[in-house]
Amino acid sequence: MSKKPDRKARADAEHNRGRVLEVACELFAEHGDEVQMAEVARAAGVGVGTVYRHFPTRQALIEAVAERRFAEILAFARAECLPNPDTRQALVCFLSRIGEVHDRARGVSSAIEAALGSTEPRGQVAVELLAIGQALLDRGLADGTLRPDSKVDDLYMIAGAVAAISRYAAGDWRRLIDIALEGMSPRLPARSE
Amino acid sequence: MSKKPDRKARADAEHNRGRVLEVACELFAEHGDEVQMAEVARAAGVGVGTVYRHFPTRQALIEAVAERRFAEILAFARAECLPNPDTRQALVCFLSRIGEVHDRARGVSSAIEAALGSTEPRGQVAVELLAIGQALLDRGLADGTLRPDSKVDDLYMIAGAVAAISRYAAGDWRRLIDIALEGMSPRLPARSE
DNA sequence: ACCGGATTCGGAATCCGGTTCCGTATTGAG
DNA sequence: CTCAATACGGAACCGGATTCCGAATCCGGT
Repeated sequence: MSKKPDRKARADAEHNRGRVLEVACELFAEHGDEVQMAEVARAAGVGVGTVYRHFPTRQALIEAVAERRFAEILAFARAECLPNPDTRQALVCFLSRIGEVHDRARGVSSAIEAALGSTEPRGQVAVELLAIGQALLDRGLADGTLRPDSKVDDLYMIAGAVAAISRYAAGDWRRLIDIALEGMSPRLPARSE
Repeated sequence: MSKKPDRKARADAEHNRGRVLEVACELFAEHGDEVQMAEVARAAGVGVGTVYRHFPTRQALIEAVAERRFAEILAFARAECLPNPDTRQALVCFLSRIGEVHDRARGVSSAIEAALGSTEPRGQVAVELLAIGQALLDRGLADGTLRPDSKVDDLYMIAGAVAAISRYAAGDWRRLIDIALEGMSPRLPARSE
């Protein structure tokens, strides 16, 4: 259970896996998720059997591709968002990236979306992403960018909403980000009415 | 092209169509969209061919069911939301209904969602629904419940987001409605920072 | 009430795409 | 170089949507 019996997979096998994943990323980004397993196999220059060896299921393949996108977002967040001293801008930047990634890569949307929407992410990368969300949230609470009752779940729910919306009207998610962040801001003075 | 040559469909045919749609509504509501055409046919007491006569495609059947849900929402909106003098409450009530309808009927979510998310709705009912959104929006602008730059599209985008989110975490959409409406409210005084 | 063409029905056959299976080819340690 | 282990390719299999067509049913006219 706790060992790693899968030591040293055969070298070329590993290479093939990479190639399949690579090709799948491109195809999904290009043609959405109507791409079929046989096409991926052909494009990667392997047989379907090989695709299935590395990704036991179509769904698994999609998730692997999604994991890639997460990684992109993660890298971007670290490089561009966290460093931004303006927390609001950092949040906008973070959420916008999610929308942008979806504007390309329509196909993997559902997978990414599902992962973002739930609070129980599977992959390693997703966990790190969650950590970044937490960091931004903490900053926002500390510097008053976010209202005191804000929760990470809120942030990820919004991320999920952005991802979902991007499927129907590319670009509209910018408006959603604006509204949502506005909604998470504290009312500066007390309300009068 | 512009005539209605399909006058007077045979009486029982119309009856069957209704029955199939009826049964499909229940099955989808109960078991989500993994219900298969043959099941619908069996449950309706007809052959698959008959189902396909009335709904040329699985997708078409789903959309027909979705149309039903729209109608429900429409009726509810007219009866419960519009009469509410508090515009904010009326909006909450309206959006909440969308979330609730999705909490049941998981299966048709994607269809409803797509229709809500886009600004180009197909069905008659969807158009009427859009009108209601417009009415609520106008009220909100007039009485200051909504910030002046609010647009119907915003409202429907939020509705779409509610629908989408409800697929992952039942109930969380309440929080989204709160945040979104807060975000669409005018800042009472000018911002200071 | 009865007839005949139009329309609808039922469900077997077909098509499609994901998934499985297994004989063959490749890898790499000894 | 040899052999066991591992990976490969792609034909076969399967489930589920969709199509097809002879049989059954409707309905206006007689």
